[in-house]
Amino acid sequence: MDEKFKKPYDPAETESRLYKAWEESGYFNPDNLPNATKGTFTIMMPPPNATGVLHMGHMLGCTIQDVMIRFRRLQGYEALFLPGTDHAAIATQARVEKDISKNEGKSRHDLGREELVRRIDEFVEGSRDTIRKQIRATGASCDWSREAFTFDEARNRAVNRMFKDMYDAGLIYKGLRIVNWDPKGQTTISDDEIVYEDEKTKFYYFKYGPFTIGTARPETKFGDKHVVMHPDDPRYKEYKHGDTLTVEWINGPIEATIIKDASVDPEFGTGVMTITPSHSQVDFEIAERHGLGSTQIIDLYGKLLPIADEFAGMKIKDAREKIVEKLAAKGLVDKIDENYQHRIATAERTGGIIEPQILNQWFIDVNKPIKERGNKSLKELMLEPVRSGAISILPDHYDKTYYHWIENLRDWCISRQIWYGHRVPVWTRGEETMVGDAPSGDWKADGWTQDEDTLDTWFSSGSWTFSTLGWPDETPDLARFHPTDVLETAYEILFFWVARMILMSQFVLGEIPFKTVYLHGLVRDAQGRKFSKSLGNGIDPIEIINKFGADAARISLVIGNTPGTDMKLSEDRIKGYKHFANKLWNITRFILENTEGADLNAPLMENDMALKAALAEIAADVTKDMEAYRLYLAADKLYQYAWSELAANIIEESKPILAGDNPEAVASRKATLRHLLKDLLILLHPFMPFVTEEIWQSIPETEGMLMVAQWPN
RNA sequence: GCGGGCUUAGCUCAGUUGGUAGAGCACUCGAUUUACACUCGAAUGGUCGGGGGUUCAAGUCCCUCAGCCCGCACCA
Repeated sequence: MDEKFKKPYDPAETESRLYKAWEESGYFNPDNLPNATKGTFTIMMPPPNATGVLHMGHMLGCTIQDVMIRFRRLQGYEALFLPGTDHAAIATQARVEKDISKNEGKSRHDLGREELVRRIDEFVEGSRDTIRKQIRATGASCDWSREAFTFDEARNRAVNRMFKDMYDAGLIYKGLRIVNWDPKGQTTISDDEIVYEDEKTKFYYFKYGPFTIGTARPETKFGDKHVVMHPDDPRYKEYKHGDTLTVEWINGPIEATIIKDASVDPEFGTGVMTITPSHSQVDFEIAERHGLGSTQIIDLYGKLLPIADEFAGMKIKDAREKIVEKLAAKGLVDKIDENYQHRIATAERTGGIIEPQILNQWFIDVNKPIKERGNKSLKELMLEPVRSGAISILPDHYDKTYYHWIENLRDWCISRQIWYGHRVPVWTRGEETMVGDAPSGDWKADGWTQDEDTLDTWFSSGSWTFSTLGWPDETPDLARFHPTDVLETAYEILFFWVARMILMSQFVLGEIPFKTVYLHGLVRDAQGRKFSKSLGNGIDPIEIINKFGADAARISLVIGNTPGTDMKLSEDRIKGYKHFANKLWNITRFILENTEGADLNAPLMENDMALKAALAEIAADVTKDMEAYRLYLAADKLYQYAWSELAANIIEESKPILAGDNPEAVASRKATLRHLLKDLLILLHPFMPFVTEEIWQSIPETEGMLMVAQWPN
């Protein structure tokens, strides 16, 4: 027996050595698996944002995925776990701009597009390196030879091709539409990048001719010349749709037109409102329905335009009260409600207050029938596979949330006015337009210009399951590994990403991107709070791994964690599983010490056969749990078996047997103990890969690596 | 407004197809030159949120009420 078993298990000494050995073995690459006969099993790692370091949520995801991958590899599948990172366009640019502003006091305009992008690339290179090291530290058995980045050459080809295919199918169009404008980030953002914040503000009632209208935003009201009410509201029966009347307004009299529209809620306020189509989604839709024009009031920096006369050039925040003062002086203020509760839309990344604007942007039409896909729309292509069960979401109640989101989906604005990211692959020269590929030759010299905008980061992430396999080329990898098996991610990302991958794969390949979506919850601190910088309650995965070992961290993230449910994590919990790793170590010490030179083929006594059968039953049960994604149950059953059965009962009862004078009983028990230990190591390997592999290597009769041993059936 | 989740031991949470209520941690008592520096044994601890129903049988299925949490939509 190796002397090392006389000391407690030391993960720090073991883990990096073993990871290196695994990596050098080539087994992370499914092409090199010697006994894989059951076909492929594929997971694409959700690429962490290249904005910094991994947090506990990433480690949770990596662990769950690696447990599945290692299980399938042991079962004899060609297991592919493909790693990568995400350029996270807007998040990364915001992060680097912030650093530059803090350290050098410069803005992106001081640097210029080229220099800013260069600085971001530099930052991203460093982040990606850190992330690679961190992923390795968790023990994730991913195939580094296939590593991908959402913003490298290969992915850029895929993005350009997707754009072209969608453009040719008439799904991508450019148009003047109302979008979410972030004045702080100076870019449009999608509906999903908005965070709503509750706010208490004033709600003003103004006299508008014979009506009283309510608003929380007086500064948008300069151009309001349409007054809208519900067609069936008896209070306003005398007014007909299209009637005009002259009303005294902020900067003098204007001609107002009556509009009847059923979207007005008669119960709200006075049941009458004026509309500002340029700066409100709902108003824009009303204006579109009735063919009304719109006038921009606020510019892209949040300042009032010349239409505001004396207020022109003022920031909306400063102008608001002054406008109210003027209206009051004219006797047009009816009343002011001081306690109006509403929500304001802010940009997730910059915190800027969203100002809806009508801008010329690129959109994806989600309702248009697609000829190449049986005249189904993107919405239908997204709904269908989940409805039919071709894709199953765990936990399954999330399918309702998914349907609800898709049913409310509007056309997706994909262009962004930031500089970091895939550039819109559209080139123009006069009336000519090229989409997808740049015009041949030196197009700049030939007078072509490329669209200035970049694409929403989720446009490229949507291709993750197939662009990582070489699409648009018809590669052997694509044929072999797509559709992938499992997509494992945080439930927060269901809409952002999972839905977009289904959209892209369904459109581009006409097939689903994955069969199972496993959604994990948030990792919270011991009191149930979210990890946050301001609270300082974060747990750094690397610190935890250094302190307790990756195995302890992994299994503590798996046991007691059901899909879709947030978990509370404390150091005490992880410490308990560090003890468990050491328990395995000592079980091994006892067994190896007491079975030296044993005949492994000795005939077994009846009670020993029963012990083998009992473990075989647990193995069958654990296999069922693993296949049904009940990882938490499988892990707990093995923990209970190892500690309460093998260590506490079987080893204790073996002591007198081994010291006894019945040679057949001794031989039988020795062979049995060795057998039980090896099977337990295989079963536990997906959860605790390091300590089990380290022990496996120390058992004389084992050959090769545990990571490619055979799962007991 | 629409939808979803949670409520089980002091704490954190499991509980698969309805079949004798579980684990870890904490606490109490005891053992220990021991495979175990990270050990073992025992004990304590539950009206499974309240009420009703289905069933031979309900933590589990149905209805209802309450508290907590989350998502989506609207907010002129």
